[in-house]
Amino acid sequence: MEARIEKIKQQLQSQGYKLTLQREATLRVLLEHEADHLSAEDVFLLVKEKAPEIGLATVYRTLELLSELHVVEKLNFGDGVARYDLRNDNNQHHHHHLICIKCGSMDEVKEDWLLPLEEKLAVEYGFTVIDHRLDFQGICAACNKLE
Amino acid sequence: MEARIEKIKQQLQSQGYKLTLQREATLRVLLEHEADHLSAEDVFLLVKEKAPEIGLATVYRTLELLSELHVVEKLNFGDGVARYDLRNDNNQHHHHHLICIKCGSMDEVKEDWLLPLEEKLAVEYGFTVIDHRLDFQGICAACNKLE
DNA sequence: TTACTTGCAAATCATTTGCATCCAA
DNA sequence: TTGGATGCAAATGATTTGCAAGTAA
Repeated sequence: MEARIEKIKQQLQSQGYKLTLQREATLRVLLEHEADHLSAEDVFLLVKEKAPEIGLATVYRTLELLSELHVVEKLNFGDGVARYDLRNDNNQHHHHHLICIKCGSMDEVKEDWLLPLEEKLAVEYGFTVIDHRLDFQGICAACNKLE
Repeated sequence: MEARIEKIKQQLQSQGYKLTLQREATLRVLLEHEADHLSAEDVFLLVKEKAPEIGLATVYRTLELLSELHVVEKLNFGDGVARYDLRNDNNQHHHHHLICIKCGSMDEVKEDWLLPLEEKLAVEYGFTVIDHRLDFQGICAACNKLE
């Protein structure tokens, strides 16, 4: 945890940004909730527990900044709020989402199944893939059992 | 065109909805711009040319309704506006998006590359896929040439 | 006739911004 | 010391909603 924060601190400083108390508190919340897909509001409420003075605007600004630095990934599941996922150490994101339309649960496939497709795009379409996003909507294993 | 409208009319009526002038004008705009990814505002302006009395709220309500009926697909490319795509006749959508981060163009791959993955999900995860979404961000062929 | 629809304006809700003040490096 | 950062409140922009009046079936 400390190592990851240190690393991000250096990433910030190399671009002329500062690691403020608020930014560090926000990062810690993100690290502690790595499995979730928190909205800015969610992050705000959690950070408030440690740093009550923080403002919502700061959280938005921090998340936007971390997003530009590819520390977090900004996601949109179509429910009207942006959600933020911490990326792994390489700042890569190679997982896909399984969104259950019955219970609303969201699971992840932590593998990258798209490399062959990205290859195909390069060859057949001349398109260089930098990032991708793959979500599946359907019925999760638990809900399937309930039927 | 008429046939598709007739079909959608029946789909509406079978659920107790009416095909009003406004809804028909909206459908015609969507049909005429099938290749685009129009926002509600875009649709509103285009419909206004044929039916000047229409209100923006009606366009939103119509698009929402058509989305529930799976006539259109509501998309979100992360630019703060929802966009709407007409689905094909089976109400299936089997295409993927190529979004260029240089020029902002959006291309489509009109094939479904995910069937093998959906099979894998069913077997390995017990997850029944109903719908999916796949977008690639990267550099398009045209921008690649300019380099 | 009678639900379902509409247009309008007002309301919501997420996100952004201006600005005076603050603080990490 | 000083340019980037913050908190607050106000502004913005997309989308939704209440309501009286309109209309397709």
